[in-house]
Amino acid sequence: MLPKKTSLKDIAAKAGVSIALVSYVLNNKKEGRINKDIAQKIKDIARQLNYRTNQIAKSLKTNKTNTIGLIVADISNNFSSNLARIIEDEADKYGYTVIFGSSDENEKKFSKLLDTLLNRQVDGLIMAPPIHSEKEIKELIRQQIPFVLIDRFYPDINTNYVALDNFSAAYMGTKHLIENGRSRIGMITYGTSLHHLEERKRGYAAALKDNHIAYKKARLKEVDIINRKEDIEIAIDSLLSGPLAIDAIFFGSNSIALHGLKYVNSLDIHVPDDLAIISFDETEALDLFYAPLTFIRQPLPEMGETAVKMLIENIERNNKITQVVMEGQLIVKASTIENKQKV
Amino acid sequence: MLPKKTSLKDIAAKAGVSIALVSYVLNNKKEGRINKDIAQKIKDIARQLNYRTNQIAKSLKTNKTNTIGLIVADISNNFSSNLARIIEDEADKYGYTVIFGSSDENEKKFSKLLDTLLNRQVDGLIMAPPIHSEKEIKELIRQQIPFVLIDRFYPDINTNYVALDNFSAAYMGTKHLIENGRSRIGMITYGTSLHHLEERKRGYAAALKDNHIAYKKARLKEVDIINRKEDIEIAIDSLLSGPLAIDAIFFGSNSIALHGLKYVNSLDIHVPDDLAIISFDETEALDLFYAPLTFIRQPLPEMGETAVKMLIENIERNNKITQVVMEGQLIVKASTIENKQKV
DNA sequence: TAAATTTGTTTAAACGATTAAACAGGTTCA
DNA sequence: TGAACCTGTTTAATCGTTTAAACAAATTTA
Repeated sequence: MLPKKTSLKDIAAKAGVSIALVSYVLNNKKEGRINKDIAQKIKDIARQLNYRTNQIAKSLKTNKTNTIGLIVADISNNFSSNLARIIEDEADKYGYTVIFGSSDENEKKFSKLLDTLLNRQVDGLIMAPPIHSEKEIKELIRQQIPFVLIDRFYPDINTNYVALDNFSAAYMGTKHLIENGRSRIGMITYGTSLHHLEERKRGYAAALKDNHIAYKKARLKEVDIINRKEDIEIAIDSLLSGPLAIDAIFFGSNSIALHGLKYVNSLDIHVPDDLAIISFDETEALDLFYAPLTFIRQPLPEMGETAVKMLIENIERNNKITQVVMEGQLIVKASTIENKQKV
Repeated sequence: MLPKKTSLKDIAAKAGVSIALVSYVLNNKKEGRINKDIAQKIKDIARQLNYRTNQIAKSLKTNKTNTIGLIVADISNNFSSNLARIIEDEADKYGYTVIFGSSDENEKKFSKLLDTLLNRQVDGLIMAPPIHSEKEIKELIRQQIPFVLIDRFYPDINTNYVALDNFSAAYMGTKHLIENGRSRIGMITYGTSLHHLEERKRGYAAALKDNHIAYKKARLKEVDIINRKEDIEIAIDSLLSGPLAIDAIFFGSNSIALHGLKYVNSLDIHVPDDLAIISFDETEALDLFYAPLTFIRQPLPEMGETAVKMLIENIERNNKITQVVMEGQLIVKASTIENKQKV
């Protein structure tokens, strides 16, 4: 059995004062009014007994847990864990702790996770929700639970969010390929109706159109997130074969880029001569590829910090809705520029 | 202002029964004894009012939060986030939620984090503690707070832990290099007295000795974790120059490998012909290097699962101390085998 | 038919904190 | 000198649960 933890009661008993007084002293309330000797005595005893605030009791009384719930797609993914780290640090600045969970892009898991976090009375949530979770989101709104969506959002629901301008980012990336002499451009992305991925497709298509390149459906490959490894390989094979064979490819996310590059590595293809490659999201490791990857950088630190600030503003002050769209940054490296030296 | 959440009291009032009865019904206690109609009515009302258990209140009463505190070095690091994901999933199986924090290998941060988690009354902890945290660990023991160290441990303190057999792993890696014709083998690791890293150095030195290769101090480079990028580059330059120039290198962790490889990439060196490379820890992305990396795989899933199981066993049943050391696995790829085809 | 048991429900204390309000004793003011 | 004010502290309610114990009414037992 665990030894009982010391409570205000124990300190009060030992000091011969009331519980209330102990609470006032340890919280520095009623500053001027408390007898200095007694205050010191209480503090000494608290230290001596190794007193530690019971946040659970405090939370129950104050109806505030100083906890933020974070739901990402998969904490082991580079994108999510980088974001988690930023959110952790920023939350800490305001005295909040983070509880997290991974949804695996699965609406059921997401819903269950949300339930757990709400039962734990988190003060608010930062989430990258999967598809088909509109109902849950609307329910949060109805219950006036503070939350901020990050990375993605539902265009039909009026919520807080911090997201990338995915249309522009994809447009910019595609344009970059075109400007560097590519015209047979393929794209591989996940086959989901997630709005932010739809936007990337839209940006890709728009850039082609604006540059008078016909959009060919066969060049836009959608892979299943579960079977991604195989699907990506099949997609690449298909894109590289036949009369419509591509000369450039746009990977729709860091995980797609990772599997895609591995496969390209195994083929007898040279990047960027035979094939230019550009990707979404930063992963330092993508620099290890012999032709370091050109990619669209998402401003993760700003996104994470903004999300936390917005959420805490909502929790502590008002419930104003804010929607922030940030611009991606095109980082040009060797994978899209012929003859460019390794960076 | 947030709308008040529904409590047992609200349900009781609406159903015209006592709070206790509502609690019994919703927790399926006193199964046989409760009037079925009333039970159904209570459940209906609970659903209708969107009732959700207040875990905070429950925890206060039961003195159990069903929460595990997780302290890693840096959640944004691949190693940590992979572990976090495994721990998350395993904990969930037992009905536990995870609160996490990153220590940045900093004892002060670690201590503060520990404080926060304990204030929140976590039922137990899984931690990869930084150096100089013996005092904190001993204090946890004194207070009989269940915890399991992971990845590292203090040889002088008798605690639960799950760790790699770092000596054997480093020995095995070094031996592999030697067996493949290398004799001038360098190592780059962090300059800390963390026991698990000491073990790696020891394994490296032992393998050299057992194979009659003189251990040269100049070939073991220790870099500062803060300045690692620059330090690693300097170390590599130094290892590759002069009469003692190496023909193989052992990177002591995934982050060192990442920076190291990037730098090697920028030099006019061919791997494995000019230099064989082996590393600790798996990162899928290390496969993107033109000579996919030979590495020591840590059995992360087993480590994470074991740690969770041990911890929960401690929390729910006894306080037996268990120490688990797992063997690493040598995964041979192209970076150490001359003429080996890309994998 | 009185005692014992069962059934279904309520009462009430407790978990560990916070905090408004009350209070006793001393000072100050007019 | 009595009202008003300070000072330092305590009282007591409350947050939302859980759960042992009490209880009233119905049923069974002997």
